[in-house]
Amino acid sequence: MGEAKNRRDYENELRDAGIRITRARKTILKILEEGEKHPDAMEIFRRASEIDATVSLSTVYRTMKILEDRGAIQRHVFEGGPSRFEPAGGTHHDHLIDTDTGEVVEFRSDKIEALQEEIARSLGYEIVSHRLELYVRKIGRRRG
Amino acid sequence: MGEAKNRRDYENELRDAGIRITRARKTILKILEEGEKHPDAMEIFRRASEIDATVSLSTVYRTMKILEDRGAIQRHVFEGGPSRFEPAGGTHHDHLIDTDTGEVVEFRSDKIEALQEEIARSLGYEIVSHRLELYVRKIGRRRG
DNA sequence: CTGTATGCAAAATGTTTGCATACAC
DNA sequence: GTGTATGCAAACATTTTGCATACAG
Repeated sequence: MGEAKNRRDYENELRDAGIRITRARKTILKILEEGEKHPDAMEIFRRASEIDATVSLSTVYRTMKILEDRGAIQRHVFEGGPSRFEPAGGTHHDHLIDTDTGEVVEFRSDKIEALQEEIARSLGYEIVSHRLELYVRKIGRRRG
Repeated sequence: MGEAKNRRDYENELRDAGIRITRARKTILKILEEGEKHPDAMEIFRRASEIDATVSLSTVYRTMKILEDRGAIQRHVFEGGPSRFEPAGGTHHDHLIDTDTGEVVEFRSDKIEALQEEIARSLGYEIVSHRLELYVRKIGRRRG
């Protein structure tokens, strides 16, 4: 039916790594686990505040940094917007961003991946990372 | 031998559009016309300052905005860095960024372009714009 | 108890803007 | 002359950080 929910267990992941599970972190992690994918920091903060009004934006950022450093989430900076975070660990994919709604759709093309490798290699480079984003609008939608 | 220089004439382009050619603008435009491609605002500002110490960073940004609005340059925000500007108008291309040096190489792949179109269409979207960046390092270079 | 995590406020970054003055046309 | 462009400083949006306090383990 809908988009598959993110079914990670960040809490145990961090606990196992010896990182303290505080009330703020518990709240933030639950939001990441249960919410839609690709929220930005303010969105996470807003939702966290509803559950626990004492959570601060700093802590949201700090928690994102911990998760990012541990490779548990990825940070994306789409054009003209703040960083958005997504659970990492699945297969690599690229993004298609609906410019009208901000909605993000993930896609993957092995052909494109292969072509990228080929291009980099032919220029004497190896790829460290890459980013492919398609900014799109629904076919047939009226211009704003 | 080296990379082809940017041979535009921004000054006449703007004059023809009824935009005043001031001393600051003349300086900034010359830098864009003669300098390497893909400078950021501070780089342009630094070079402008050497020629005319009264030029301000605000004016650099404002001039970039004018050029961008007119489609004369394109703004790129590569990962972790400030906006970088490049002369527009050539054929579309993507970018390969050397993560060690910050150097930018342009490339183009009709195959990738076609695949992108195909992917977007198959998902019910039309592409408004896109961005493909390969972050790379020279093959064989030692890790820092 | 000890050291890590927190909230807050302030700093850092990159960019834009309000305003009074300067200058291109 | 007239209105656009400028420099400056302040505002801006996002993210990071210093510090004293709180709290997880």
